[in-house]
Amino acid sequence: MEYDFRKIEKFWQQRWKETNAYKVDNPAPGEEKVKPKYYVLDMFPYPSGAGLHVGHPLGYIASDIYARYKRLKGFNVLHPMGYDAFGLPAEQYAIEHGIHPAISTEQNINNFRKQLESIGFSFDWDREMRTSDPMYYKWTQWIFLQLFQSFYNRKTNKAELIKNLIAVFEQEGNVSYQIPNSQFPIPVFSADEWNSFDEASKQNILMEYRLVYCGYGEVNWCEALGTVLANDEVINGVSERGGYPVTKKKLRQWYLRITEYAERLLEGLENIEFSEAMKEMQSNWIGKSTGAEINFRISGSDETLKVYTTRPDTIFGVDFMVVAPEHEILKKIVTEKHAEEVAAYIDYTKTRNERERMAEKIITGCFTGAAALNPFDLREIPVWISEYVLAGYGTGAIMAVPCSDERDFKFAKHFNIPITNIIGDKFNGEEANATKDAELENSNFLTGMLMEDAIRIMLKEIEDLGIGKRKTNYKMRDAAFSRQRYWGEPIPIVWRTARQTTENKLTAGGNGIAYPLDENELPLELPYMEEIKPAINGEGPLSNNKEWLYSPSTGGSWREASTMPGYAGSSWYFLRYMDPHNDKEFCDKRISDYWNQVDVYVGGTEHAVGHLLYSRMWTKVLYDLGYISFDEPYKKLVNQGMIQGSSRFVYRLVMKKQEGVDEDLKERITTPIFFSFKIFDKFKNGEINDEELMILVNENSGDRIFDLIPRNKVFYLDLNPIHVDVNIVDGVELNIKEFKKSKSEYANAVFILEDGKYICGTAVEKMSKSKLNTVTPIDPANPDNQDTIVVKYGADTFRMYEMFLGPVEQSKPWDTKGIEGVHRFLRKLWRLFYDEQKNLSRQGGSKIWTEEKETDAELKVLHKAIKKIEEDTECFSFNTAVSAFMICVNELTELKCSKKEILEPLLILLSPYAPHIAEELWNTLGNTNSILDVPFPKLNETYLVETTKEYPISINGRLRTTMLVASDASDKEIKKMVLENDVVKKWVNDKTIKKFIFIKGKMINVVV
RNA sequence: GCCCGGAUGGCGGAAUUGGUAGACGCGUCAGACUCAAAAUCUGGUAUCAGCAAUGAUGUGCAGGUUCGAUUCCUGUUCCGGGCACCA
Repeated sequence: MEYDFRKIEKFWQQRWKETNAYKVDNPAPGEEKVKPKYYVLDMFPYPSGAGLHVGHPLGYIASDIYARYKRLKGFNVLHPMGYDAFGLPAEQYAIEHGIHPAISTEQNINNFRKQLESIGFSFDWDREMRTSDPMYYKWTQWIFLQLFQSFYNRKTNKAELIKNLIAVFEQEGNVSYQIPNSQFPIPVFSADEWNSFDEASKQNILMEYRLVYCGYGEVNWCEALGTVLANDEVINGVSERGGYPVTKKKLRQWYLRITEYAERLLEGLENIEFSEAMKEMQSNWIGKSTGAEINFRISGSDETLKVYTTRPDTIFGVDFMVVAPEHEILKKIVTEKHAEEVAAYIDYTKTRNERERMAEKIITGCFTGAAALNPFDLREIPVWISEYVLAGYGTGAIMAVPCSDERDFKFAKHFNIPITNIIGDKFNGEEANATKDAELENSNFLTGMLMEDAIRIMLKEIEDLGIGKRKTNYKMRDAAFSRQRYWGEPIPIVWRTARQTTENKLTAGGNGIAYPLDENELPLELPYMEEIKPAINGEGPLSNNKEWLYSPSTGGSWREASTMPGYAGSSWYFLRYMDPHNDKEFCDKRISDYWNQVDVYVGGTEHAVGHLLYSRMWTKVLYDLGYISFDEPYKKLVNQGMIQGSSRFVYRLVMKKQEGVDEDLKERITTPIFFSFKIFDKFKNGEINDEELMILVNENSGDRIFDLIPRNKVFYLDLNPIHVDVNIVDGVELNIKEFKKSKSEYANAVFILEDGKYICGTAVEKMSKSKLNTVTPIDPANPDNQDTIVVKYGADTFRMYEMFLGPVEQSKPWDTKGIEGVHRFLRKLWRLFYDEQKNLSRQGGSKIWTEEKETDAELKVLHKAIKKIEEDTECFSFNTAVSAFMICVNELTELKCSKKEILEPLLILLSPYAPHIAEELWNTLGNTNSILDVPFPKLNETYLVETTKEYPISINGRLRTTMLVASDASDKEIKKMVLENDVVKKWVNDKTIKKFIFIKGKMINVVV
């Protein structure tokens, strides 16, 4: 009987569904200790319209294998799947095509689900959830309220309820709980002051403490998308999604006060298993630096300029100061003489957006006329302005030490500011040297000291003299938490008009006070809107919906119209899977205590600084507030590599005109003409010219297409590479028939071949629809399409092939050329059970497996496989495990072993990788239970003991021969044997033996 | 510019703490079966020289440490990823 994978896979998928084979139960109260838990999680997908391509399942297959493996190992395994269903693309699609996001998202999810099911994943679909479901985002909003009603207590180092803070304010003001953002106009107040503040002022002050807060600040504004983006959503000055320009804009926005967690997010990295690369990306993003804030008095003024530096040891090398163009002090210190110039410079910097600054890297600046006094020797130091100093970092001002900082050096050179050298010959006058190892010169009382030591001494000195203090800074900023979009979670906030008071000018919202909705008003549902378009003033589409906006009309109140960002729902979803149907809480604490942290989290590196940081922070907040018992969500992270697309190109003949030519050249070449790759290559390298191209065309087409082309050098020929759908290319050979069908224009195209074939060019690129290089494992619209991999080879083959491709973490271009080998392996396995030639009934006489007693040789093959596959699966080395399966089946075939006692454990080993065939053959062997829940085979090392070993014998480290040695031979016997060996004798000749190296179990080396 | 990661046959990739480089698969060549094809099976396949035994070379490049280096050290080139005026 032959291996009919389609029938088998369909059958078992249906059976598993009927028997709820993948349903995972939460333990009943008191039963938590019965079975150990294991939580395997995939990063849930954004259900895009393009559906699943072969890159998506890579991580899902890896995690599925691991989950199934852990299940066999006796764990109660949670392995859920869901959808990150809110987001920009669905909304963009709605604007462009008029299809409501709820509808397109639903369709996309259905497609994803169908595709995922056909690959045979062990997801518990009862726990499926989507972030756009009101029953889910009810709790996202609920967590928002917790964040809103909490502050970070720097004394206890955790989040606490804001009402506790209010109680403190009423008793003692904020002397011991200072405002995190020092720019707030009322930095310190007493209890009496607090109690005398009006409601608006109180709320404004509290807003400065809340973990989500509304602020008025510079944000990344994307005009094309009509929304604000978080820092990590902006790549090189353009939006991550869509690549539109991003500018800085001052807007009212909600923020997540993640900066308060900077230190804990950094420390937490030490206790979780993330790759070093991933940890480093996170710690770079957090960007901790330690140093000091130092106050410089301004000469002839009461003002002081506070700077931040990590190198207080270089203070005698300060040649000038630089402040950011936005710095407040400028108003007070700029001299009359320079006022005009400074104003002009500030205006200039306002016209420059982020992108220009990044791209141009030109040195600009302006002298203020003011001078600061070095606090140690009272030397006068000129104060400059430059855009290279950022207002948002440190104090927005620096002390410039050109001999040890490259940017300061360039600035000094550009403006001819004299440079003081404090590091002697370590400074060559050509470039700055940021060393810490130099011995200080020209440095007053620090002269002769090592810089490294001077840093410590200066930190102490600065604090002792009261001219500054130690300071730790972080690059990370608070994350923008509102989006002016429709398709997201509504923010559960109502604004109420504030009485106009003196303090009210501090109001972030301009003319309102933000009040949270009551818990029992959740979910605040996203209203259905027929037309989705941005409102004026940068407000989101929801503010067009007046009915909704003013709906709980208690007079002068209106709803917050922006929605939450994409990362809101994904920040806590791993918790919801634990208790997905709970309508009383986001997750029962008893249940989250049981499932606890995600043991293995599988996903791509692209979320290194976004999603992973945010969800780590949310977890810490929920932990601080006592809702869960762990403060890191993911114990171990496995990053799957990206599967890149392998693009194919055809080269179309086009005519181009020389620059400056006005003549119209439309319709000169009406017939599409395509050249095979080799000809394109030669043409590109100048080995073939225009004329020869034309000859080729005329020879091949029969038509005289080129008669019309004037050869007056005004026009010239070129070959344009055009992406061609990889699915109609076999390797590199174009399927011309299919290609002609792909576009009506191509129906009568001419092809200039090489060796009778049309060969395409290739490139490895990101897999994307526009590059026509996406390959789907299964087409949801046409599930019987023979050209898709799952239909052609089966899900089991597909799963094993994706694993066989190489290490999971590694990125690699998609290529189907090896898939036959994996498929052959499964057939070969099948043939250990059935004679494929005899096509009898399923229970019939074609079966060849037996119940004979196994031999030692067979046991050795089996146990070798158990050892290798268990080890490899445990450490995610799935590619080598697949190869171990192949070796095992090859060896059993060679031994003609079809014995149940050997094959049965092998099937268990295989079931995580190829569950369908394993379950089928398990059933074939007469088992009535499912293979999903049987115990993993136990390794018995005694079968692996070798009585002899073939040792490599080297002379002077060069391999010359090998020798079979009994495992129990003594060193002396071995030496004798080796030296008597003919090959060894030949190489030793009459030389004396200097050394005899014998490493047991490894090798033998004779040194002469 | 800075910080990570990588480079192994025609291809994807294997190689415990330094110990037989190239497992496994693809491709390819030869053969068996077949009227033929498919499927399957057998054998070869790093490079060079040789009929062969065998020898030489070989893990990006140049050195070094070692009895022995894909593995460790120094320098260097190329590729991939991250960050990018963070004082």
